[in-house]
Amino acid sequence: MDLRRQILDASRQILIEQGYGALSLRRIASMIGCSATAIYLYFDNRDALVHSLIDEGFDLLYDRVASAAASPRDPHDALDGLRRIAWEYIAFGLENPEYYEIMFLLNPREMARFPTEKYRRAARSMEPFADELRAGIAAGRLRAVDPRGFVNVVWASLHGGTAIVLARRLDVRIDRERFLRALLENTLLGVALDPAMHAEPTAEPALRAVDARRA
Amino acid sequence: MDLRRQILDASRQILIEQGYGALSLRRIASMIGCSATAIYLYFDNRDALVHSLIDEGFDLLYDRVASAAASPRDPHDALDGLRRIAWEYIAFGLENPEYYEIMFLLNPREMARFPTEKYRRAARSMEPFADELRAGIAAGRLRAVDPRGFVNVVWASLHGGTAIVLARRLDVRIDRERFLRALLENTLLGVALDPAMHAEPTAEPALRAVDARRA
Amino acid sequence: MDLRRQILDASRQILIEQGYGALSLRRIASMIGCSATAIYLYFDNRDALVHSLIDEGFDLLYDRVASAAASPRDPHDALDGLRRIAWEYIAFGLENPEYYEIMFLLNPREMARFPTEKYRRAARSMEPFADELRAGIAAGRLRAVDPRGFVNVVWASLHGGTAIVLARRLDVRIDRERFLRALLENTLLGVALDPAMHAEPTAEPALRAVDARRA
Amino acid sequence: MDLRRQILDASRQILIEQGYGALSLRRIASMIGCSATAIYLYFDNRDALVHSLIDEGFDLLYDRVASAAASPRDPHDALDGLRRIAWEYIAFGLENPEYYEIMFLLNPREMARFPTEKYRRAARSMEPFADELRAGIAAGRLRAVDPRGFVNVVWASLHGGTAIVLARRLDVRIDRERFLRALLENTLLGVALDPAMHAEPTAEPALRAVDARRA
DNA sequence: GATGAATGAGGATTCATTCAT
DNA sequence: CATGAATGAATCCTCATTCAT
Repeated sequence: MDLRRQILDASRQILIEQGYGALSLRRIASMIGCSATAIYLYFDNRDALVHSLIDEGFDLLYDRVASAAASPRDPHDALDGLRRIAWEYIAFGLENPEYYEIMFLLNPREMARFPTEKYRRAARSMEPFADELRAGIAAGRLRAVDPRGFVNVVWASLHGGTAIVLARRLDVRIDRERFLRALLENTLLGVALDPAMHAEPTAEPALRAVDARRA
Repeated sequence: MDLRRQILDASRQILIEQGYGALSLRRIASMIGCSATAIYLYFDNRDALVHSLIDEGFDLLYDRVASAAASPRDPHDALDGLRRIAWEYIAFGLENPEYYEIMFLLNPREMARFPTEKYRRAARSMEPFADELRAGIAAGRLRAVDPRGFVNVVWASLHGGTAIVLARRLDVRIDRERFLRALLENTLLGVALDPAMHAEPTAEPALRAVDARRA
Repeated sequence: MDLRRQILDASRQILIEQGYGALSLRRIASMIGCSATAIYLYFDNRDALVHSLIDEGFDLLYDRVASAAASPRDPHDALDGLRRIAWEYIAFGLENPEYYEIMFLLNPREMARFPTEKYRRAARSMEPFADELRAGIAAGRLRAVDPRGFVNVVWASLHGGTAIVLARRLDVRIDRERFLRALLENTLLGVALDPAMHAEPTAEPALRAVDARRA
Repeated sequence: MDLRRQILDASRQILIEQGYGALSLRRIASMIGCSATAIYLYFDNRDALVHSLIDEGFDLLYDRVASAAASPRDPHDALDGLRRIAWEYIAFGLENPEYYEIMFLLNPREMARFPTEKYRRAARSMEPFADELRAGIAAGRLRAVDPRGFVNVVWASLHGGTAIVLARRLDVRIDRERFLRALLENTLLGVALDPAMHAEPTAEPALRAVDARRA
C-alpha cells in the first residue's frame, strides 16, 4: 500500500542482491510492479531516494548503538560497555549490508553528489561509545586517553573489520567471529588497565544471528 | 606506443579523476586517442581490464611492502619493522587511491564477476608483515600471539583507517597523520611487550609525500 | 484566488522567463502552488490553455492599437496616425514578448492543432490601421493605394522588425530604435505624398519604456 | 549509404512535415531505419545535428543569393538587381521552410544553446544585397541612403513577409505572390529615384515553382 | 594491429493525461 | 472545487560489445 515504503524496501533488496550499481529506477519499479515514474511521486530523483536510505541507515545504526549503550553491563568488566557498543556497530553492518554499503562503502566519487554533512552523521554513531569511554576514564576504570582520538581509532578498526567481512575478502579458513572478536579486543587494549583480562572470546550472539540468516 | 600500457594508464587516470563509475571503454579510448574497439585487442572485456589493473595494484603493493620489510630497522625498537611495513601499506593506499579503490573498496557486488581467489592476494600483501611478526615472536622481542590471526587484525585496522581517509570521512578537524599513527600504535599494542614504549608520534615521511602531492 | 487567472498569469511568466518549450502543466501548477490536475478544471487541455492566452493576446493587441487609433494626432502630419498605430503594434510585441511569441512566432507546425481561423484575428489587429489608411486616402492626405494590400505589406514589415528584435538577431551595433523607425518610415513611403517629410527619427517613448524594463 | 547525409535529410523531412518540436533522434532513426544511437556516430548530440542543418541552410541561402547577385540584370531597371536578390531570399524561405524555420523562426529560447555567432551569418546572407546597393548608389542609379541601415530594413521586410506566408497566417483570399511583390516593391521605394517606375507586378517565376511543389 | 559502423539494452527524467476520491 | 496517485510514452544519452574490413 505505502508505495514510498515499498520503494525503499525494494531498493534495499536490490542493494543486497545486486549492489549499488544495479540500483536503477526501472529495476525498483519492476520489482514493485509500479511504473518507473511513480517513484518520482515520492522522491525528487534517484539521488534523493538513496539519500533517504542513507538517512534511514544512520538512524537505525544510531538507535542500535544507543540502545546497546543503555543496556546493563557487567560491573566487573571495565570494557564490557565499550565491547557491547562496538559489537552492535559490527552487527549492524553485517546484518544490514545494504545500509552499510551506501553509508560507509559507497565509492567516494559516487557519493560526491550527497551533502558531505550527511556523512558526518557517521561520527554521531560513535557518540555513545565516546560517552561510555569518557565515563570509564572519569571513573578510573579505563586508561586515560584522548577520547576523541580513541573513538576514531576504534571506528577505523570496526569499519575495517566490517568492510573486510562484507566484501568477503577474509580467508575462508578464518573464522569470522573469532577474527572480529580478536580485532575488537586488540583495539580495546588501548584503554584496558589490565591486559591480562583478555580471555578467550566466547560465542557472540549477534553474529550467530547473522550467520543463521546467511546460511 | 605500447597501447596496452596506455590503456592501463589512462584507466588509472580516469579512476583517479572521475572514479570507478566513469571508467568506460569509450572514455579510455578517447583519452588515449584510439578506437574503443582497440581495447578488445588487449583485453577480453571491460572486466578483464579492471582485472589487470587489480593485478598490477597487488603487485605494486606487495613490492612496496616487501621492500619496506627488507629495509634496515631500529634494533632498539621491537616494533620498528612492523611499523614500517604497516605504514607502507597505508602510504600505498593514500598515494594510489585508484588502485586501492579497485583492490579493496570496490563494491563487493560489482566485482562479483572477478574470481574471488584473486582478492585473496590481498592477504599475500600482509605476508611480509607476518614474517616480521613471526621473527619477532621467535626472537622474543614481541609478545607471543597467533601470527595469522594478528595479521588479519592489523590488516583490518589499516584497511579501516585507509578507507576512512580515502573516503574523506574523517572529521576535518582531526589531523590525518595523527589519526593514522594513533590507529597503528594502538593496533600494535597487541604484540608490544612494554606499552610504555609508545611515545608521541613524530612526523611520518610517507604521509608528508602524500600531503605534498594532494596540496 | 481566481485560479483561472492565476494559471494564465503563471503561464505568461513561464513564457517570458523560460520560453514556450518550458510551458508545462506541471511547471505552471508548481508556480501557482496548486495541483497539475486543477488546470483541467479550467482548461480542456494544454492546447486550450495556450489557446486562451493567444485570445488574450489578440484582445490586448487590438485594444492598444485601437486606442492608438483613437488618440489625437498631428493635423500637419499626414502620416502621424499611421505611425502611431504601427508603433503601438511594435511596442506591444516588444513589451509582451510572451504574447507575441505564441501569437505570431509560434512554430507553425506546433500550432497546427489550433484552429487556423483564430490566427486570422491577427489581421483584425491591423484594422484600425486600415481605417486610418482609408480615411487618409479619402481625404486626399495619402497616396491612393489598395488599402487591404497595403495593410498586409505594413504588417509584414512590422512583424519582420519585431520578430528580428525579439529573437535578438539584430546586430548589436545597430541601434534598435533607429532600426525600427527606419523600417517604419520606409514602409510608410508607399502612401506618403511628399517624401521630403521624413525627418530624422526622434526618441520614441514606447521603446524607451521597453528599454527601461529590460535593463 | 551515407548515413550522415540520410540523417540530415530525414531531419529536414521531419522538420517540414512535423515541425521542430517533433525532431527527435528516435523519429529520425525510425525514419531512416537505423538505431537511434547510430546518430551519435555522426553528431555529438541532438543540438550538434540541428547545428549542422543550420549551417547547411545558411550556406544554401548564401549561395542562392550570391548567384542571384551574379546573374545578368536589366540595365534599364535600376532596381532589377536588388529585386532579384530579394526574391531569391524569399524564394529560399518558401522553398525550404525546414531550413528557414531553424535558421530564422526558431524559438529564441530554444536556440539559446546555439552559439549566437552562428546566427550572425544571417546578416551575411544580405551582403550581396548590400554590395548591389552600394554599387547602385555609387553609380547614381539609386537614392543615397545608409547602406547598412537600409539592408536591415529590407531584411526585416523580407523576413516578415516570408514568415507570414510560411506560418500560413496570410488571409487565404490574398494572393501570396501579389502580397510578396507588393511588399518588396514598397520596401525598395526607399532607394528608388523615380517612384513612377513601379508598375504592376508581373508573374514571378520563383514563386510559381514553390506553388507547383506545394500543390 | 587497428578501425569505423552499428546496435540493443539500459540509464534518468519529463510530460500530458486519467481516475478515484 | 480540488487533489493525489499513477501511468505510458517520450525525451536525450551512455554503455559494452560485435562484425566486417
